[in-house]
Amino acid sequence: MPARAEKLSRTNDPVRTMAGILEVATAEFAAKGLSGARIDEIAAITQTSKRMIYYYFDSKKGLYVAVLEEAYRRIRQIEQLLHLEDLGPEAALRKLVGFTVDYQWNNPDFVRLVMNENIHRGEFLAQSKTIQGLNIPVVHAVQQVYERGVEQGVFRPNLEPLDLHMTISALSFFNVSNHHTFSLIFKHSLENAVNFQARRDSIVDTMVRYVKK
Amino acid sequence: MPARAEKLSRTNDPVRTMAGILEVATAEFAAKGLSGARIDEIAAITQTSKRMIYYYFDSKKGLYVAVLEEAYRRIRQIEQLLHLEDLGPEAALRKLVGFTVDYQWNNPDFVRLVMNENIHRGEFLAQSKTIQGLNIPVVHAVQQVYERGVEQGVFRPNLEPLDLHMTISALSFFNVSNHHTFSLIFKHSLENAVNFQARRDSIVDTMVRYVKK
DNA sequence: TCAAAAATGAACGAACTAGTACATTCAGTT
DNA sequence: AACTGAATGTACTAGTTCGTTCATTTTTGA
Repeated sequence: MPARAEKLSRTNDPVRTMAGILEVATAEFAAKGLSGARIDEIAAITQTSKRMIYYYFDSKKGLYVAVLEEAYRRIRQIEQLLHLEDLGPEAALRKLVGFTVDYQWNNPDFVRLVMNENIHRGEFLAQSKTIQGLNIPVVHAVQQVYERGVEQGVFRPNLEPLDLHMTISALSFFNVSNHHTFSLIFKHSLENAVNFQARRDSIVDTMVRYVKK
Repeated sequence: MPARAEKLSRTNDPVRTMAGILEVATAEFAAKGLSGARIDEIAAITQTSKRMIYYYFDSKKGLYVAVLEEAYRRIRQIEQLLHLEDLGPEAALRKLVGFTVDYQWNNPDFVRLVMNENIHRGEFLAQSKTIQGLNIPVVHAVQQVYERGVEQGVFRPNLEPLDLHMTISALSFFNVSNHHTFSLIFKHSLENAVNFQARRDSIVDTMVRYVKK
């Protein structure tokens, strides 16, 4: 079992190093929150050292903000993939809602980061100018679908797109955010595929029934 | 203004001491989470000392569990106040939902504790046998109202009470849990009374429209 | 009335943790 | 090939934080 002499050369690769740190840090902050996360632990899991974390991100909080920004960037980016224009209003709404439910369920790290940020009263999100611009598109998508539905006479008028978005978010978010307490108390877990599908259908129906005439 | 010699006698009052600790600890854990909270800080705010915290609650986690149990006990207790029997099904549902929205909004500490517990994957709630029994009544209330509505032909059949409860919880919870990030991103705060009322109405309508025939 | 049990106070210690000082190596330029 | 700034490794420090030790006071009950 010959030990390869791997340490002979160090290859500088800042981009990779930063990305690696961010990836590990995302998992750590999502798992334990800002105060629960340990810089030393992140450093240990990463290929690189604690020194590098401070070199690139200045402080624990700096790293946390970077993680938050990256997470928002990623989620908003993927939302672009939806093409709702070629569907009728109701079908588009169903697709939009279903997608949101699925997406949040499949990205618990993002949800957990947002939870954590709210525990900190949004003080770090407030620091990041970057994030705040990213979120208009989501409501825009809802608005497009809704207005089209109103024009075609299938949705009732005078609803607020932002209010619709809030309901969709709330229902999708809760599945993840309260998953543990809820399943413990009610012995009903969404990890069971049948339960998840039923819940998903219920959420979609809830939205459709709310906007339909 | 004569200073009363209050410290002459120390009056042992374990009940009061424990209650005082719990109250301060609740605020601290709700504000900063389990790992963010500081035992020394709690001790400083309390009339008593850190020694007492360990005397009565053994450990930081022990205190945290006690706080969690007390919070659940309190919230379930107050929910009993609702008398829905003397209302028609739709009115009863409206009252139930509206009450839940209001209650969670007015008890952000409870919501934040639950958030925190979910960040810890419910591991402490899992330890507490006490809490798990407390929560059946809530779903029961929903079930009563719903079944009455079905019998009277105003609600559609074949819905799951637990599913209804989940929707009500999700919509009420989100107002508090995501308040900070949401208001920052969308510049729309529920602390504005008009906005809150609109949101409340929207949630109530959402539920009613979902169950009505 | 007195001893045992319960409740309390002050100070300390051991482990942990964010952040730093300093030395070293790499990659590109001249 | 020498130089320079960017990138990285090692070892350390200053401060924090949970939990404990030991001594003291109050209450209770026989």
